Amino acid sequence: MRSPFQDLNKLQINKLFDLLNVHSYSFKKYEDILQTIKSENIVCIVLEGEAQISYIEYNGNEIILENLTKFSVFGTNISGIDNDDCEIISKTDSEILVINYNDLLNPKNLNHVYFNIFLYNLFDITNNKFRESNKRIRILEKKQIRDKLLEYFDIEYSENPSKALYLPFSLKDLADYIAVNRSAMFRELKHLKDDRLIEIKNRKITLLYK
Amino acid sequence: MRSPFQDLNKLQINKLFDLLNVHSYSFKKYEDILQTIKSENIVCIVLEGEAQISYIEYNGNEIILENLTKFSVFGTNISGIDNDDCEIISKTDSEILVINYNDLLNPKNLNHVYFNIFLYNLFDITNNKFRESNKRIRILEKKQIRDKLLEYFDIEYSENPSKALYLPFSLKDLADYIAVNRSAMFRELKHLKDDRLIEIKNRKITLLYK
DNA sequence: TTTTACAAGTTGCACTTGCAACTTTTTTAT
DNA sequence: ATAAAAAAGTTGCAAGTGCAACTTGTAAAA
Repeated sequence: MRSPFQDLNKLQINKLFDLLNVHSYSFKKYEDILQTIKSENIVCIVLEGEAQISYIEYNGNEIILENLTKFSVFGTNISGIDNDDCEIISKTDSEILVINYNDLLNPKNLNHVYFNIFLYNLFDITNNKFRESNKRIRILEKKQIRDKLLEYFDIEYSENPSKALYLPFSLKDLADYIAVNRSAMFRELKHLKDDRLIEIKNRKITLLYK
Repeated sequence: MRSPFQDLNKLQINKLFDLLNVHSYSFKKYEDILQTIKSENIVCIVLEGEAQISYIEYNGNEIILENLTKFSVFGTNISGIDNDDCEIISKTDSEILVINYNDLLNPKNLNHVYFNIFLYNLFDITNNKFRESNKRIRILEKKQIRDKLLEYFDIEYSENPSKALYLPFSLKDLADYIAVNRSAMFRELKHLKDDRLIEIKNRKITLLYK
């Protein structure tokens, strides 16, 4: 993933911050970021440290929406923090930059090279995030766990055409990603195994039908 | 939704087309657009006419992904046409502009005002589309139809806080949007009605619990 | 090493959902 | 105005899924 400041030098970055009337906030480990920065329509960038966007379902379940690291971009338009009951917790000491979306979309900015470079970086970043969203929707649209799994495998395969698929996360997290119950998913993985469509060993899934 | 050409005059638009090495294609009613324009990584704009992005599930179900009208923006990064089995059908005679994404992300473009304005428009358009995607994900993540419906109502309510909610589409389309079986959804709407949480009359849903 | 925590694997059961096959109502086209 | 098509409304049933409550395995902390 591109950095929002790619191809910008320190001087340009400072000019950019002036132009966009940005605010920077410091947070301690475990501090709630959103509480401080919450505002109508914002774009944020992690300048230092790490954080996590999550929310608590009415039943007490915690859903992790996104892990943020240095130069991660998030915000009301750019990620799922339009949800009222979501929170952003600083995982380490951190520094977060906040830009007002309407300040960003001020036509006067276009007179400045450094702004145009910045916008261009943001454009690529959001496009990539958007593509990830659409990928997930294609999975979530499927009505049955089996179809969700097969769709997930297909998408991974189309990005890396190998029979061997290494999960980038735990099975528990896969269940969250495809939004189904963990044991129900596991049962379905077993059925796929029984039908000789896949083999599964730790985080390596072999697609026998490819 | 913003037009990708907002704040650009005809001369600037022509210069932009030269700069980005765009190609424009004409289609007759019912013609398959994707077949012609398909390429690795593209951004497309409807210049004239209407079209529809859809795909056929393995079971024969047709899923409509998006309806395109004049100045709609779509593409591999910008919408769900990374799916191999999807098709784009021209609903009227139409004209489609195709831009190579890598041509778009050529740093040399940044020297031209008209390009920067264009990028700025695209940025806003994709952000809005991205936000819509995330909205839908929040619904699809819910495991039960009842919860999906309540999430849908909540989101609509947060955008327009009125007890009266007017569906922008048919119940059938709502079922597709929240990705559940139509009759099962209807059954659940009836349960919500029985529980006196909602009233429903044609496309008007009254949220009694708000 | 031992303890503790968390992920993986397993199962029964109740409930939810998808699906097929209808009827009825509404909308669109001739 | 009539016919045709599409959407809305209804129901029974089989299959799928969520959930709770476990056991087993594995990795991290004391």
